[in-house]
Order: sequence, then C-alpha cells, then structure tokens
Amino acid sequence: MDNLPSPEGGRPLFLYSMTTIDDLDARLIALLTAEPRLGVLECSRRLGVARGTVQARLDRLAARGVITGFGPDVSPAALGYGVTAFVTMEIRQVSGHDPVADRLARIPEVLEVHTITGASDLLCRVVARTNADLQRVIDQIVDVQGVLRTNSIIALDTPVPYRVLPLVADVPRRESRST
Amino acid sequence: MDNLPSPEGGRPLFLYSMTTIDDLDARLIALLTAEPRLGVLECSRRLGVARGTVQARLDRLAARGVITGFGPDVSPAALGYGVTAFVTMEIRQVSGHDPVADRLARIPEVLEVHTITGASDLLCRVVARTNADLQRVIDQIVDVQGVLRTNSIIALDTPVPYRVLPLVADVPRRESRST
DNA sequence: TCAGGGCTAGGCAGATTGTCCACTCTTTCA
DNA sequence: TGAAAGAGTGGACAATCTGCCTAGCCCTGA
Repeated sequence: MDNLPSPEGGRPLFLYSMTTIDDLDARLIALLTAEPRLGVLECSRRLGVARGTVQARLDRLAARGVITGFGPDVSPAALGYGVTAFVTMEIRQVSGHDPVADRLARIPEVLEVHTITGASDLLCRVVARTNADLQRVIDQIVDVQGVLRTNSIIALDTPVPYRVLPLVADVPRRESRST
Repeated sequence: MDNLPSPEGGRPLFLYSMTTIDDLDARLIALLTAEPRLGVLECSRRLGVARGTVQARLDRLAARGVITGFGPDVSPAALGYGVTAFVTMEIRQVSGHDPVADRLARIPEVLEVHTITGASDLLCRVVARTNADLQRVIDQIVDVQGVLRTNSIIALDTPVPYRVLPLVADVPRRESRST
C-alpha cells in the first residue's frame, strides 16, 4: 500500500509520469464514486466501452496507485464519535518525529497524523464522543512521551466533506486514444 | 447521502442510539477494510456465519449510516498532487460561513472545509502539484469573496494516514447475541 | 405465553466474473 | 517504410455470486 508504487519490475514512476489520466479514466472514477456498487460489466455499459477495457483500466489505475482501494467508508459520527478536532503539537525534536507518531497511532481516536511546517511539529485529526470525551483523548495525547505542548481546534461543522472527485475531473488529461 | 439518516419511516436516530456496534459488525468492517473486494458470500465464510446474516448486517450498517459507501479511494499524490497543506482563514463574518464555503467548494484542489473554533474561522485541506502550484491554489482561496486572511501549513509527511479501523475495533460494543 | 427480531440453512434463476481468444487500429521506433 | 507494441473490441466459456425466498430455531420483552 505504498503511495507511489512502481509497476512490477519497472523503474520507479516519476511524478510527472503519474499525472497521466485519461478522460475515460476520469469518467470511470466518477462513475464508481457515484455508484460504488457497480460491477465491471455495468460500468462498461454506462461508459459505452467493452468490458475488457474497463477491467484493464481498473487494473492499471490500481497498479499505478491512483485507486488505492475500495474500502468501506465508515462514519465516525455514526459510531457515536460526533466531535472532530485538529490537534497541533510541539514535540521533543531530539529523537525525530517518528517515535511520537508511532505512539499516537496507538490511540484509536487519532485518525490521521501529519508532520507539518510552522510553529508546531505535528498536526493530527482526532474524534471523540463528546467535548468531555475529547478532553480524555487529548489527555492521552499529552501523555505520549515526547509531546511537549498541544493546541486543539474543534471542527464545528464540515461544509465540504472530504472529496476528490472535482480534482479527478480537473486533472490535466492525457489525450484519449479513441473518439 | 445524509450523514445521519433515519430508518425509513422511523423516528430520527439519536446520538446515543448510534453507538451500537456488534462484535460481528466490527469484524465485518475490519474484514472489508482489509479486503474490500470480497463478496458477501466470501465474507460469510470468513466470519463463520450465514450469508444472509452478512447481507443483513451490511444492509443495517448502511441504513444506520455507519457505512456510507464503498467508493474508490483515489490518491491525489498518484494524480500528481503530491503537496498537501492545511489552510486556516479568517473570513468576513457578516454573511456567515456558508457563502464562503460554497465558493471554496468550487476549487477542485480544496478537498475538505471545516468551520472551526479558535482564532481562525475555517480550516481547509488543499492539495497542489508543487509548492509553486500551492501558491496558485492559495491565491484562488484568497480571491474568494469574504476571505480576509489565510495561513498555510504544509504537511511534510503523513506518518499516520487517515484510518478508522482502530476506532471501529474500539467502539463500545453491544453484546453479541450468539456465542 | 405470544410476537418480533435475528440467525441458520437451503434452494432457485439470472447475472457477473475471470479468463481466454482473434482481430483491428494507432503509435512508436529502428 | 515496415515491424512491434499497446489498446480496444466482440465474443465465448465455466465457475461463481447475487438477489430473493422459505422455514425453522432461539431469545427477549411485553
């Protein structure tokens, strides 16, 4: 599940070589995003191409790492974790970022960790059941060895939930062969 | 695709009623996360339950909004958008947050927008092809009517990519009936 | 004690999948 | 200029899975 896989046995892909997305690729991704349960056959019908083509495209998109999976999208809110917060933190730099990140990763409520530029060193996204519960989670974070100071920002609302579709539709395209 | 759908015709679900996740539910989600392409039949084999049970569980999880979909996970990095940044911004409060969010949503590189507590009003996650390209995206954000000031933080690395699995495994469980 | 919900086990027809193949067209490159 | 490689098409195959249904069993709550 590397981010930038190279084709089996081939030389590594360079950044500029990954931007190649076909118009058909984009339509396929858009279609699957809209109706994820569609099978290959149904996709081929909707897109007006042969089934083998869709199959090949999907294989290639997966091989290139453009599509990393089809995992079920789980809503933390539906599980009772209705509070989302972003926590930035300063850490003891001596040992680098990783040991801290490893320990943060052991906290289930920590959904995501980034090392960042700026005054802080790490940014992580956490969820909690309530604001009081958020305190508990933050306490766990503060308890992590190497964490010096934290700063929490609560997400009150999410007017634009995570999405990639507009980006896919906007990617500079490779020329489609047919048409 | 609402976040908190209520069962057809029923009264709306309340927060405390959504926390009910079975051990079997958790195992099912974990299984599907690990191997999303599995069919219902294969899942039932792996979990050691009847096919109809898996089918019913999936239906219920989807109906409750726990599983919101099975969309393809697209990697912006693989599309050439290797730079991720978090942009906080202050906005003109008079007209509320929404108009600004709407305009931000029109920028494909804006993947996510939250209204937040603290000194800033909005936090959004953006991607760009390069640091120079990030400047272009930020310019677009600044150009949005109502945006007064922005502050950008670049994500250098992501030691813990977005994940929900540990949370699912950790959710306070309803007692499983069988076993 | 009854009703309802959930699980198991089985059956059925229809649809889909993975995997072949042969053929065509276009681009690339020696 | 000609050959090779890459991509798409259309078709075919067996194996499998899906959606849907039935019936019985068990447990819980009213």
